[in-house]
Amino acid sequence: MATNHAPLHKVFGALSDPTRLAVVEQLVQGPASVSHLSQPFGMARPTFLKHLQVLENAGIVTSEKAGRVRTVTLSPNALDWVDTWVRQHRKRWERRLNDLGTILEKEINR
Amino acid sequence: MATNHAPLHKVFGALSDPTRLAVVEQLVQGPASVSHLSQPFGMARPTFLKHLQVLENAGIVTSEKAGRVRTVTLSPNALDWVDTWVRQHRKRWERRLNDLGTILEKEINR
DNA sequence: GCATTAGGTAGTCAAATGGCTACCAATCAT
DNA sequence: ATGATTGGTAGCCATTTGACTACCTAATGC
Repeated sequence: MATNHAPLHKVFGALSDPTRLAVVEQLVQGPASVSHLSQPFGMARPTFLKHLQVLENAGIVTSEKAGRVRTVTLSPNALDWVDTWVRQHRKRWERRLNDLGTILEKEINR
Repeated sequence: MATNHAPLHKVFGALSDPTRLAVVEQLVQGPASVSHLSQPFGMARPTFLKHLQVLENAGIVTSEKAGRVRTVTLSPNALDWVDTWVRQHRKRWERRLNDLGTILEKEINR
């Protein structure tokens, strides 16, 4: 664990584009070649390649080339970070809301 | 539940900037005025306001103005979406990795 | 009632983003 | 050996983004 993370905002940035989000969707079903991944998007290769670079750059994806085929894989702990952050903040915020609720109740029943 | 969500990529987009991320960090500790929020960032007002708009636009934050003060609040279920998405994908991917692991073991012990 | 404070508009600008075409390079199949 | 396939570069372009200054408006405090 504790792999070198891209800063969180960069990870979010990588996920902030529909194409890239869809690529991740696809990749949870297993690794795939660049051309296979790019198929569903009617998009010039270079454009698609840039999207992949963004994902890789954010640590969400890794890739390896064998022969002329590059295979792209979801990084094992790619989403852990995001998960951790989100859950922490959700939790803190919900707790706060609860506390407020309690306070209000007391106030009302006073 | 099932509030009108901004599309997920938009939510991610809103979280893809350090300033905005920091604002969310701050807001889990409770609602705050615009000026109070903006304090830590040495940033012109209009710039900061735009960041807030992005957050609001993505449904992460709401705000109300009373008198001359606008109070910004984290939306109750702001992060639920993100959480759901992330966990789902993490889970699917991890399961897949496990399955692969099992397959490899079998292969090795064959 | 006048100055201060909190928020907000309008308009400008540089850099980043997301897209394209044109072309190149390596590998695989025949 | 050569043609098709896969990936990749270089360079261009429009739009969006994140920042700024200058200015305006409406509440508040005294």
